[in-house]
Amino acid sequence: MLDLAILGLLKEQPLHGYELRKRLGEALGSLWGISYGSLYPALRRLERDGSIESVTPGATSVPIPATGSLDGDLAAARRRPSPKASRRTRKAYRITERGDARFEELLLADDAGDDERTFALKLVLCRHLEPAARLELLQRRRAVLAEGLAHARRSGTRGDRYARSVFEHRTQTTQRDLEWIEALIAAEGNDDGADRATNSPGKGATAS
Amino acid sequence: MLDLAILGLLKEQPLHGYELRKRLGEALGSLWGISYGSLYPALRRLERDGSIESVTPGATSVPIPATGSLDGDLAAARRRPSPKASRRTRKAYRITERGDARFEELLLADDAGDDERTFALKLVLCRHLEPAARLELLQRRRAVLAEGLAHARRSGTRGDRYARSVFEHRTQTTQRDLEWIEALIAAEGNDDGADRATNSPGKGATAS
DNA sequence: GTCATCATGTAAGCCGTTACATGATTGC
DNA sequence: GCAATCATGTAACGGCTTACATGATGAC
Repeated sequence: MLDLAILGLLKEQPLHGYELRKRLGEALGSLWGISYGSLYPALRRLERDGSIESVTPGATSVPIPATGSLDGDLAAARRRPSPKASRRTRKAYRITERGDARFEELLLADDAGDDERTFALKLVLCRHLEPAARLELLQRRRAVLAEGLAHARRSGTRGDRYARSVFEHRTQTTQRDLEWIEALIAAEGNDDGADRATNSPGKGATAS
Repeated sequence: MLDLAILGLLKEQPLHGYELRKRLGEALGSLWGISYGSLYPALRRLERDGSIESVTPGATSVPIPATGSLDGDLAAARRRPSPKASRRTRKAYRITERGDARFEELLLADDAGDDERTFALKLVLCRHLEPAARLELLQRRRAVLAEGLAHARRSGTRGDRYARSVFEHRTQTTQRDLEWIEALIAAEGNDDGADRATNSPGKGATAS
């Protein structure tokens, strides 16, 4: 999950650890707060296996944002007149081709084991996928949710008042998640899938 | 979290590990599947610190359910005419007074760090709390959700179509969670716990 | 006797955390 | 010079998982 998030952000532009963490926090909000203790080791691991490479400052054509977003849409106004670009010790990373492959692999792998957070992250990053792959991601999620809902309906509401309330609320939430995904799927099938004339996606719905 | 779940189940009746796991799976459904690899060490740890104690089979007044629920509501009909009660190697555990204290402590501790799963578990088990403590649990959860919602509204919807969709869906879900909690609080019998002397003509303050 | 199920456990590892240590840069 | 922030890292640990090892019991 960490790897996926890192690669996803680096797909847009090279960043160094500190900045990476800030963006992660912004992108995922309350859903996820990563800590340096896992971020930096993860970066070194990714570099070691060739998914990312460090770009040495000064040698880059693309400027690496120095503390705060380079666009300056709000950060610049908030803090300083000019960032003055140069901190000696920073180490920025750029994604490699191998990293691209790894990213896609992670994005499409084992949907069944995904919790809510992981799926949210995938969805945030799924713009990098081709339409067909994106559709598959959504459909597999739909299958998981539908199965969960079916299972919930199968097993009756046991327990006391509170247990039942939790159970019902969970069921309703899953129901809404499902509707949400289905709306996304519907929005997906406009004009650039492969064959959508009569619906029927080739694979996926309830295979397993 | 595991400790809390174990103690919560043992509060109802003594159980052995295998059975405990099954019930955990039933109670939390898709929300949580515990594995033996964490369950058994947890049991020994809890025994070591005196929160639970093992009851040797044959010496108990309360019968320990042997494979499947003793009530037999569905399990008995599903499998066998009579369970025949006795498996030599089973080790059942009973909660102690110290365990009761630990249970309550866990149930009321640090709400801020709670994820959805943890809170769901707490709510399922909160019938064991006194009304006042239960109310406090709910109110603290309400505060957490309200804060999350406020934070979400403060930060604008950034990102592409998918990121925005995730963000909006999250926000709506949080909103509904909040409404749910507020309904539960209302059902608890009073509204804020502070001053309600001026209204509420007919109903009693305590309703559990 | 052998198979499915019940039952208990251990070992290794994953994925993240907190707490700590270190140092550069900039504003005052 | 000094504090705040930026920036990178390490060490120890937490809580859970998977995979593996072991064995009892009852049905057939």
